[in-house]
Amino acid sequence: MNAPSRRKFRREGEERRRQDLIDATLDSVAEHGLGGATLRTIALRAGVTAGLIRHYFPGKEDLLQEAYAALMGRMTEQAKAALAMEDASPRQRLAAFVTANLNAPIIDQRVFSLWATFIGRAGAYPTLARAHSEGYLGFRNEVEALVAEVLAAERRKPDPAELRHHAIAINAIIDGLWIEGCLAGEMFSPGELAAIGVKTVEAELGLGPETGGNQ
Amino acid sequence: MNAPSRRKFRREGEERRRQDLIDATLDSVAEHGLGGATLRTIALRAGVTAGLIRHYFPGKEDLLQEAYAALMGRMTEQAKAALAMEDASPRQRLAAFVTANLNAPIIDQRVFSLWATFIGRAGAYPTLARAHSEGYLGFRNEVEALVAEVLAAERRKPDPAELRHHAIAINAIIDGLWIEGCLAGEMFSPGELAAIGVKTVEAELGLGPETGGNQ
DNA sequence: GGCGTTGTTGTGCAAGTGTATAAATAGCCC
DNA sequence: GGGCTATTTATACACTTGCACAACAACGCC
Repeated sequence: MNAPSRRKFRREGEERRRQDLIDATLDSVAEHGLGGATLRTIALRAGVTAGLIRHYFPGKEDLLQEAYAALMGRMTEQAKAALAMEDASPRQRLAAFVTANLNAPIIDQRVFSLWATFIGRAGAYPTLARAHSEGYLGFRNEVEALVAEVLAAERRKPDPAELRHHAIAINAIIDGLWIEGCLAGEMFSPGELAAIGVKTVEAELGLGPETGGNQ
Repeated sequence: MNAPSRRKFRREGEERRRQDLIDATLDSVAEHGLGGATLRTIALRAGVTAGLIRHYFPGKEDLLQEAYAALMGRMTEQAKAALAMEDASPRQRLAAFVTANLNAPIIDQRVFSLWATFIGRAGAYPTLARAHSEGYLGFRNEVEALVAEVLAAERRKPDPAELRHHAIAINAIIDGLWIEGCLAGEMFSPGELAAIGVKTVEAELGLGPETGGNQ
């Protein structure tokens, strides 16, 4: 008989399906690149058939767009989570922030691949460039605020330009070390990048070696 | 009549054709991404027909591989060219090196797009990851040598681990600022990134403000 | 000048692409 | 339990892709 049996399926909630499809998209892009992430590949990974995608997204372009937005959202969310620590000296919080950004899960080859793949198209898609700028500025402002606290605690009164330069530099230090950690993590011993990051950032701010402190 | 006239063509030297095809490939990748760079697009840009590519490269994969190698070659060549300055103090040479790496033509959106697009696939193609590591290490070794000279001139005797950390940090500073300059150059005033870079690098090395000097 | 070599063109093809749409069925309401 | 509806499958289609190959013509050699 071989009745042309159709595949069984379950109806999922809309939000759940969209998330699954976006996750499958990011997985596919990370694995096969932007060009290699086909609707069929994505659908397969999400456990549905390709046609379904059209039911949730007007076209492939839109799916990729939303996937990128989701990626950026998670990245900034994680980065900001590293700022949480409440009761600690500004200097300790800064060190903790740098350290968090230079260890798993932020140091992660898959996320880096995704970031590079998407940002590589920023030249052609101003949308991506703008998304980057916004994320970057958000991150930098957080850094700047933290730097202001640190310097205030040291009784120093930096002018705005100085503050801005510090934030730009610290951001660059974190970004540069992040890239190396993601691309060639095995080249560094565990914690080495974070240690270098903290030391470099403190040097940039002109903080002397940690005094036994104010406890 | 309309004789099915064939297109006129010229026979080019092998090396010339290969270079043209590689350049056309890089242009196509920069413009359309890895997936959008089709053999026909590349051939069009190179001023030949698609079939010819097969005469010079076994397959598309090989062409892309060679194009990436060419890109890396040019990047490291440019970066090292910034080290040329012969008669100058080590500290001045370091500053010149940093400055050169944070201005055109090294700060360039097209080159950045290419770099990001290719490196985004490093997770899947170990060849790319290895090429990056080699380029990175080469660059870092240059930095390390320069740092050694600078510190020697300051009569400081750093141990190897210290030297290594300085090189990693300085490399990260340059990379991080390079990315921002390429992605959002209009966010910074001309020369600002270079100025920040030099200042941050000198802080990292613990160099005091420039003394009137030894002249 | 003719001729052979081979760089170059043009066409063909199977596989895979995104999109459109019809058919089916899972799950909710009564 | 029996329909209703909208999620999901499945198929079709026009198009593009990388690659193969046969025909052609530019150029060096005699």
